[in-house]
Amino acid sequence: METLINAIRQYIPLTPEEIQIIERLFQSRRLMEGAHFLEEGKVCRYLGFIEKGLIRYYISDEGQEKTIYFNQEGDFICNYQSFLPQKPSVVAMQALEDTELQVISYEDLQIFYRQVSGGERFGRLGIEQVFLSSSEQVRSLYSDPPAVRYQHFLDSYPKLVQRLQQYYIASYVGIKPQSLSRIRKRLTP
Amino acid sequence: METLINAIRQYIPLTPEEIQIIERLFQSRRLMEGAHFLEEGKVCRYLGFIEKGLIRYYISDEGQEKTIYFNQEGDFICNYQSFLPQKPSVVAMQALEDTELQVISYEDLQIFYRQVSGGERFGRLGIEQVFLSSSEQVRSLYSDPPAVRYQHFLDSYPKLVQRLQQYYIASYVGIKPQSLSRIRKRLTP
DNA sequence: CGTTCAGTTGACTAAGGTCAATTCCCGTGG
DNA sequence: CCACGGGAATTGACCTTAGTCAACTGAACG
Repeated sequence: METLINAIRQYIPLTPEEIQIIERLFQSRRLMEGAHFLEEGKVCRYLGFIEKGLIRYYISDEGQEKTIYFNQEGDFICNYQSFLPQKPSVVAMQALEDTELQVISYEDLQIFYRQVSGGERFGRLGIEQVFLSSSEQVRSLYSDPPAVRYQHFLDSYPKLVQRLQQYYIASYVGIKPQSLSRIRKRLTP
Repeated sequence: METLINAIRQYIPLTPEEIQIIERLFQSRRLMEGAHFLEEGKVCRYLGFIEKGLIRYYISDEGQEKTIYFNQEGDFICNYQSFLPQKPSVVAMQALEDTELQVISYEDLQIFYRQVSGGERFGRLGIEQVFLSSSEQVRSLYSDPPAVRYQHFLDSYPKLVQRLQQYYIASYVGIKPQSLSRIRKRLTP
């Protein structure tokens, strides 16, 4: 809970009363490895904050799962495409490790926006950051060949790479595990 | 200017005084066909609203331009990756037709956020919409083969397609003009 | 040990890229 | 009104790269 408060304080100041409001609105949640934060076809009802653990976002495509994103400790997680309009999700979210979260429901988040003085501002600043990351992903998908995308991922998230199976990374890079394997061989002579 | 006010009113109510504030903060701007709203390497200093015309976003990649997005009448335009942190842009923005805009500087937007009562909320809701669109683009880049991406684009923006050269669309789809040409032949037997 | 699953490797296929020639379209000027 | 010029689009031949299918290796774990 304290890490959550600190994360919010990165964006806006909080009074002791507001901290109490936050403590009431958020609730703890735990996910076992393999459990889902959000299943395909369900509505994303919660915004989460990861205190510990690792979540992947994936889409199922003709039997194949494509992992499109990861979040870890200190990240807010949400499938906004389902959460914002409150409609069924095409993206699933699954814990790759035992994961501890603080979550807030869609309705309570609206209360947060109203009752915390910088609430709307926090919402704006937070989604701005998420959007920047998404924009970079789009740029890279257009510009960078798989080998470069893989190298970028290694460089950007060296710690995270240690915790991921290679086929998740292949999927994120946009290729099959076999292809990543061959690319890795080419990269290390 | 009225279309801008209406666009903002889609998100938040505005008092007459706030409308005056907005009229002071925004300024008209005109771009000839081919002119740039933002050049590569420059800092994006303005958020814009298109009253008339058409803008493409592109990145230059070893001499090749890759068009990654379009905006038209009624859209807000901005390269947030440059605008938010106020750092040099890798993405350029160019008018494909003579274009009329209302623009607001980064500094004046901060004033807008403070002086208009729903300002922060507008900022949040606006970027939420942009982010949804970006997320859908990511999903499609991972899941959909070029032919499907092309068909989706035709279905989603039939009017826009009329105004675009095919090689811009090819680029958006993520392939070369020659490949799009062959895909089109396959699609219409 | 044997089972299981991730990762690697090989042979082959599929699909987009490249290069180059040709056709189409459209506006301009004789 | 027609001919020409230039950029866009198409087409063909060939290349490059990832996908597919399948076999094999290797490490983890009971």
